[in-house]
Amino acid sequence: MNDTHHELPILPCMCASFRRTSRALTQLYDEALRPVGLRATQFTILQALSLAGEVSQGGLAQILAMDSTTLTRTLRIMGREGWIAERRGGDRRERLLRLAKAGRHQFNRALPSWEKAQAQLGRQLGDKRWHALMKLTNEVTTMVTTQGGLS
Amino acid sequence: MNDTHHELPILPCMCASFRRTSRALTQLYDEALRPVGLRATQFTILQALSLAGEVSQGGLAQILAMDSTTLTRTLRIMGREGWIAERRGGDRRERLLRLAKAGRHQFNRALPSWEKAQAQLGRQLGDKRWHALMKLTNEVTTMVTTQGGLS
DNA sequence: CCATAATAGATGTATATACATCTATTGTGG
DNA sequence: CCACAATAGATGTATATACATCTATTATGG
Repeated sequence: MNDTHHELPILPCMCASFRRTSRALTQLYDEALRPVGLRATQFTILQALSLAGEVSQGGLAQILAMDSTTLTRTLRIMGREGWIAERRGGDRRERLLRLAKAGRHQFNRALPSWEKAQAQLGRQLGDKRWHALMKLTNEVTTMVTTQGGLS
Repeated sequence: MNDTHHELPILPCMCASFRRTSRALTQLYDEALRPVGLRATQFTILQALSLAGEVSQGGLAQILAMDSTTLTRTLRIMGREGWIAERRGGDRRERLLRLAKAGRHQFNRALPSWEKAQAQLGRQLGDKRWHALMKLTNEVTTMVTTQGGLS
């Protein structure tokens, strides 16, 4: 047993605290999804498309509170795998994205692993804290993106 | 006013939810720290070193729940700026890190901007949610890093 | 003491992420 | 209709992040 098991220090910075938890969670979900050949971030995009149907790249970026140009390359990677289909919109600057058949298949294939990670975490947290966290994280995102950002 | 102001959809995935909030918060803090020439992530490292004193690279990684090899390059960047000092430990594989004088100066210079971001967010959230979030994020990190990971 | 296992970082590689800037397209005022 | 502003993405660049693998060092069993 390693004696250098320091207590996890509390970081006074909300941003640092969130980033740290995100890293921990990402490792948990990545590990769960690794056998399926997906990263947590990629699973998230498949799930978002599954829920949203057809959306523009900018629309997807807004859903994920992420810079839309970041998606250019992420989507290129997932496009290589044949998971994402796209077409030009009426506004021909837009790329309208949706799950391709292979993407829906990959998403369904990954669902059990994702649910296992969710359930494990849910058991440890309990319903109360789980729902509190879901609510609070969404409130913070809404606050920050509607006030700070340019909507 | 743009009519495509979709409500922020709730992401059912805890990992996705945390990552999204982290992105939003990072943008808020990055913007606050930009005039000082620091990124939120770099501020976090300065702050962690300020709080922890001298620590090994691995120790710092544990504090931040991050892979220790990730720090190799991040610290190299900050070392270039003269913010981080290091020396070999008794165990000569270890790099013992601490704030250099320029690092402490830069940290102090950044503190007001950081406090402004913290305060703005704190006002919007209110004490109750602020403290709930701090507590919950730390609990999740502890859970995930002690159970899932290899401590 | 020595062979071998374990550990701390360094390096190669891939993805995630944002911002500044550029291009193509669309909207708008005259 | 046309000049010009605004918008959607694409591209260049820099950092953040993890994992697999490698090297140097330390610990350990015999």
